[in-house]
Amino acid sequence: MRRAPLLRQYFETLLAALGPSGWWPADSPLEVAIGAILTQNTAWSNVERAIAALKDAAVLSPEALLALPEETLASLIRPAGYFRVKARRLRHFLSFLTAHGGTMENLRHVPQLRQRLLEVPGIGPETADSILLYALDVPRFVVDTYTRRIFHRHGLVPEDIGYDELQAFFEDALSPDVPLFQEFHALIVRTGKSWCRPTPRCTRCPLAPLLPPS
DNA sequence: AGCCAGGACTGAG
DNA sequence: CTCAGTCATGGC
Repeated sequence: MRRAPLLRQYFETLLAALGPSGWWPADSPLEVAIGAILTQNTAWSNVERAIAALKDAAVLSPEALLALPEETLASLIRPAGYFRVKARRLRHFLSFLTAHGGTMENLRHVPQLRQRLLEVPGIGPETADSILLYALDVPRFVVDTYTRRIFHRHGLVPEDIGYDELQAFFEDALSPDVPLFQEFHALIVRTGKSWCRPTPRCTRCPLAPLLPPS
């Protein structure tokens, strides 16, 4: 089954309906990585407050963040929720970053970077791929709850499909294309937020015309 | 008042 | 290995 044309139809439909997303919403690659950790199972509006607090405290650099006591860092990111675990996860990532040159740019030269990121405590597949795609322009397709929910409701994947399998569903069909991957995931999340909630309200979803007959 | 959010990890069986 | 429990704030 050739799913490339189908997936491109989903992409074009969403892009036409919603317009370009301009993702990831961040001012720097480091901010992308921080946001990727902070947004784990958390509304982005809460992440914005946390990042704003880091900016107000003028600690939005690897050195400054690592210099903070973990407890202080936790209090700064408090609005993002799970602030104690996330403070630890940020420190784990920042230690990793420091060990590999101290800048996001230097991460590009790390061999097997995805596997190395997955070894960092608190960085799972979605967080790793978000960093790769949006901070480092590596063409990995980011999948999340919305991706699974939307494409399951359209009958294209099983509800319990695993991360790697769902990612392969997209990467096997689409040739590696950073701008496409970036925009596609962004559109999926925006669609999920508005229409593909746990209790569906699909009437005005732009993807409704593509739904299979139920 | 609940339910939910752009996950990841842990312990139990 | 699967799976319920844990982490936590803020918006609706």
